[in-house]
Amino acid sequence: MDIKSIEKIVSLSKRRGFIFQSSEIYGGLASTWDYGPLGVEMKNNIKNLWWKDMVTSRRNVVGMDAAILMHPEVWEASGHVSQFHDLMIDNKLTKKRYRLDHLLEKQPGNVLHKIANKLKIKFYKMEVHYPSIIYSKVIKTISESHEDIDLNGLGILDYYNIIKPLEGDWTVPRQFNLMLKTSLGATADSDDITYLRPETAQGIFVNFSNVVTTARQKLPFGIAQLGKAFRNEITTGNFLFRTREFEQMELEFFIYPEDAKEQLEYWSQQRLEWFKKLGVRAEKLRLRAHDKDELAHYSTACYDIEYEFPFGWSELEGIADRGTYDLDQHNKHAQKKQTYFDQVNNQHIVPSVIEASAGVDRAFLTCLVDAYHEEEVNGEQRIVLKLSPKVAPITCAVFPLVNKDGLPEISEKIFTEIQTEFSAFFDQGGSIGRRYRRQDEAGTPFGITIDHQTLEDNTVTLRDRDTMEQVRIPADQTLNKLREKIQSI
RNA sequence: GCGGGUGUAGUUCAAUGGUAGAACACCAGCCUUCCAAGCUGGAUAUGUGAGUUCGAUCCUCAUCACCCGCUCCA
Repeated sequence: MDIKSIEKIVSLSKRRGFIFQSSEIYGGLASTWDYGPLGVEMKNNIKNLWWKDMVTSRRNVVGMDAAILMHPEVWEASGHVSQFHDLMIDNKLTKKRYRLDHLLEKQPGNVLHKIANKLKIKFYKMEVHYPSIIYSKVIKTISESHEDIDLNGLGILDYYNIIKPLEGDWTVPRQFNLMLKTSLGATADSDDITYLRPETAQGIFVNFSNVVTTARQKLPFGIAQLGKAFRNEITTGNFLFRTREFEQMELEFFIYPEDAKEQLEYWSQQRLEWFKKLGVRAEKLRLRAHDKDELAHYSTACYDIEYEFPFGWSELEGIADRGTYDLDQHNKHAQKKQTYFDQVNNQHIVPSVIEASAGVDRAFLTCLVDAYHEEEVNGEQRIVLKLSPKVAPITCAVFPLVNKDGLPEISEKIFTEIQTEFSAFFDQGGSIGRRYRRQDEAGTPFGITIDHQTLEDNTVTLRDRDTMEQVRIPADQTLNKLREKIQSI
């Protein structure tokens, strides 16, 4: 795939009705996209496949669907209110942007000393970790006093890709709150501030006890949820890849803490396999363990499932060992016990959690990118989405070869029958080749064509999208054949 | 947010300081042929807002959006 391929995907998405830009007639809204008629079918297919694989087919996982709006204290407890404030600082000379905490980690002692002096941090405890103390102080100053802090002239070095570190011309550190605020109630008082959830996970954690007492599950067991989440990403982009509103598929799997390592491995493999089951090419997928310094504040170990997009290897899903962090936090903040009674050892414990958190929109984009092919057929270019029949928005298209001799009537009948079970599309317009091509672009794996031979022996042709080969089958067997084909995948 | 690029029809492109043209796609009709290629007709565009100008799609500014990079994450 060449460098322009994302643009080709965007163009195809619009042309065929997968994805439209949000509020397009008003000039669009940054990084928000709407799913069109084909897009919503495919997205639903992906979500259903996840739900089936993670919930319905497992006896130790249950589902739930929490509200997007939650009590603001949920986010105090989860750490999102304080921790989601990453400070950014730009080097105007090299045009590079850094997270301030990452940059501070790389500074030599004498520079840290100068910064500490400037911020009036005392240097008396030798064992403390100065970068984090400095970082906290900067956050405190900015958020409480709303003062800008000028870090120029202290010799802070720019380390990005530079062998000999340079001093920078730095912007003031800026704060980004990644949660979207909203206000509840018709009169917008400041007391009514709440947040659109930045992850679905907390909806699961705050319901942990409810589920334990109602679902009759024993450790280890999981709670899964699918839903929208919102983040004020600093930089959005790459089409659907990073958006402010997105949809998550999350599993929180509660375990005995000592099983964490084993369970993390298990779920990482399970989730990798799931993406393969979507039809994504295995060689474009990989499982990557996080380095220590990549880990989120709640996590002690983490794997990413990554896909090789035209813009590079990027994360589709994170499988993380969150330990007991979340339940501990809610224990503390809500002052309500978030524990599990372990009958084997006759004691209350706080279970550890393995989280598998995937982005629906990213899975969708992966399917689209992975399926996109340009081929040459008889000297003409063919664009075809080689989507798995399980995710393709239209499973089967039905065509009367010509628009007379009763062929449309027979076709309609077959179409109606297929429609009872599969997503189908009826097309009687234009040459048959043109109609096949249209469906190729939509990723429709099968096509049924009713021709003159149908009138003689009641057979129709079944066309395969990828090979373009056709076989004749009895007209009354179309539904069975489709079932067979799909089940064999 | 910073730097670079881009914005004309559904898509891909063209053109011009004097109000826009093509290809493909789309719609209707004709034709009836198994892989986008026939015939006739049709609808559709200068992202938005200011400024300069007699006149702006073109020049200037702002803004919005998209793409690439920094950064972040599902």
